[in-house]
Amino acid sequence: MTHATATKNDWGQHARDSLSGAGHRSGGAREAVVELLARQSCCLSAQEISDELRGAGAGVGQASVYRALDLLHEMGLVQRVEIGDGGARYEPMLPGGEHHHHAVCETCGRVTAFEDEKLERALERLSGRLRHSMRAHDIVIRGDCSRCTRA
Amino acid sequence: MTHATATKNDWGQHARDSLSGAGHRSGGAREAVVELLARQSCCLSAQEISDELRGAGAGVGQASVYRALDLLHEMGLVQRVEIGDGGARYEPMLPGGEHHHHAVCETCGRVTAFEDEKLERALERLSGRLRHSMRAHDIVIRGDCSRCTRA
DNA sequence: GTTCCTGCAAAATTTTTGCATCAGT
DNA sequence: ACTGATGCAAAAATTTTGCAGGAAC
Repeated sequence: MTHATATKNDWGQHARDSLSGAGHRSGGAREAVVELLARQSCCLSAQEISDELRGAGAGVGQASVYRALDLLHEMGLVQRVEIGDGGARYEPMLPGGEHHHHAVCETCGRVTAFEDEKLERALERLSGRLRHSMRAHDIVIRGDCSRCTRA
Repeated sequence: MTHATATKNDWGQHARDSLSGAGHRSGGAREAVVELLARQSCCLSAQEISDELRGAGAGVGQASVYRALDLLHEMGLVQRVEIGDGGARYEPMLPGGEHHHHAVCETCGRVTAFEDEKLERALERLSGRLRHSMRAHDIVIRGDCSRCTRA
């Protein structure tokens, strides 16, 4: 079992624990959304989640997907990411605080995840001098991916 | 005349020059959008722009606002900012490259602009090692503003 | 048994498109 | 005059809400 897999499994369990701990019942739709998110490494749109669940035979309504994502977001279990295509995307927020950011290709639309230690440190330092708490932060870089730059 | 004002005026002129240089005609709606943006220091939503122009007596259609913003964005004259409320916001992109980022209060919704030299430097260094060009970047911080933290 | 969860459908938002008309070059 | 720009209205896409039935506790 790789480290990444362990972390992802942790998230699914962490999410379920948080939900039941907060007094939420375990229903089929939300369970399916958590399970799907737990298997992802990067962000998914509500539409993608809905389509995926529908394709898998689970009769999950769109409204339930949005309601599940709203609740997970309120509880700090998922991060909402807006990459500029007019729709929101969601990804698991790992309990350990480790996270990545996103580079969006303006030509092909592909989203690439990246991490940068120096960026995180700059943000932490910034957070000290800013008169604003920092519960979460998003960084989105826009440009062309390596494939489209070459073309 | 302050430095900031000079920069803002520069933007309006820069935008008009770029537009006419690219062969675009000068119509009333786009002109009004450019003029309004040139007077702003931070981001405005399409709705806010439309309402403002309508209030000022200019008979500017919503579609024209969206078309003007699309064009300005394509030409790199405005930056599209998504702060998580489901709608896009737009702000002038200054020719000098100077820019700020946004902190959004999760309690009252207010948007505060901030700048950070170290953050910019970390991004520039990152841009070198990333296999992705960086035409623009957004950073959004979410938390509570000083007013809401105190409350 | 009570209360929350869910799916469906309708509504509300935000953005895009079609088209006839007007205006800039 | 030619062609792009604009306003209006309709359409499309995305997200939220109302409600009745079902499931978890």
